[in-house]
Amino acid sequence: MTIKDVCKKYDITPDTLRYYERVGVIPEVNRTAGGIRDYTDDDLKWVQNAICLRDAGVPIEMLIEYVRLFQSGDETLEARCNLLKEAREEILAARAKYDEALNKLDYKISMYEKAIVRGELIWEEECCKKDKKHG
Amino acid sequence: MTIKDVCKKYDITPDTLRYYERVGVIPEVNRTAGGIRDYTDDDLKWVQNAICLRDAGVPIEMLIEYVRLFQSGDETLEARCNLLKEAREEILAARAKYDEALNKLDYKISMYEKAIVRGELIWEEECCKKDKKHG
DNA sequence: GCTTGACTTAGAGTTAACTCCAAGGTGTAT
DNA sequence: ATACACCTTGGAGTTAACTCTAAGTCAAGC
Repeated sequence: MTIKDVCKKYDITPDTLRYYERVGVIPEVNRTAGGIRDYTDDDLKWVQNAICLRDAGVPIEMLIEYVRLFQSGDETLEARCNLLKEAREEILAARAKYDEALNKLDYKISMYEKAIVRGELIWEEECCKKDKKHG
Repeated sequence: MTIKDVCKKYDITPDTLRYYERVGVIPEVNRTAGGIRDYTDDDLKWVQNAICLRDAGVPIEMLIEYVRLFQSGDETLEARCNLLKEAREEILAARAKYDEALNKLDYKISMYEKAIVRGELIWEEECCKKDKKHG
């Protein structure tokens, strides 16, 4: 599979793909005799993973470290597992922040929808109220 | 409330707070006679909001636009509401990506925990399997 | 009234993660 | 064999969002 095909498949630019390979976010990709990248299924899986984790805010450095450990063999199983757990915790924490922002936005939006009917917004800053469990 | 107090309260640096004010992420903050920032409760609410939405990945530019609209008065109620809805959609989309990554990580971690007992990882790249509803 | 520490500004510097560019090689269709 | 689209590399440039620096001002304690 050529770089262009991969780009189409995963909606990513060739520059980004080459960048990922250059810095080690994915291992070196298979080449044709002429030196043109020819992605194997395994290569694609690395690409897909990289994109998925990047989309969740996992930093490049962490992905590079994972690949580095992977290439060091089975001695690094625990280190890799710990890295994955660390990434997991960070994503969970970030998601909690997202939920908080969603709560706030939902409340603000509902205030705005009432305000639009009324023609004016009262207590705008009350829209900033903290999310609290209602019960 | 001094800038230092605000920084302590929201775990943010004075540089960031001043930066937010300078570029318009929050409206201009109240000052003492000597020109020192003295945050009112309203100022704090803007700060809190800015931090909350930034933590959810809402770009600076969007927050600036919101403040700009807010300062233009009630004619911009709908525009502001639409902006909030747009932010909401973006956060929802991002959160879906986070969930996808969490699924993948959970699967990989479970594979690794088995592998650690065994002493070797079999089918590493199978850990890259797509999340699919199991039913 | 002087020291000390926190505050002010404008503007320059940093960081992560791409993104672009120039100069040249590959490969397929005519 | 030549045009053409696409590929390669190394390295420079860009962007968002801070973060730091320098030079100076403010305010509380002695």
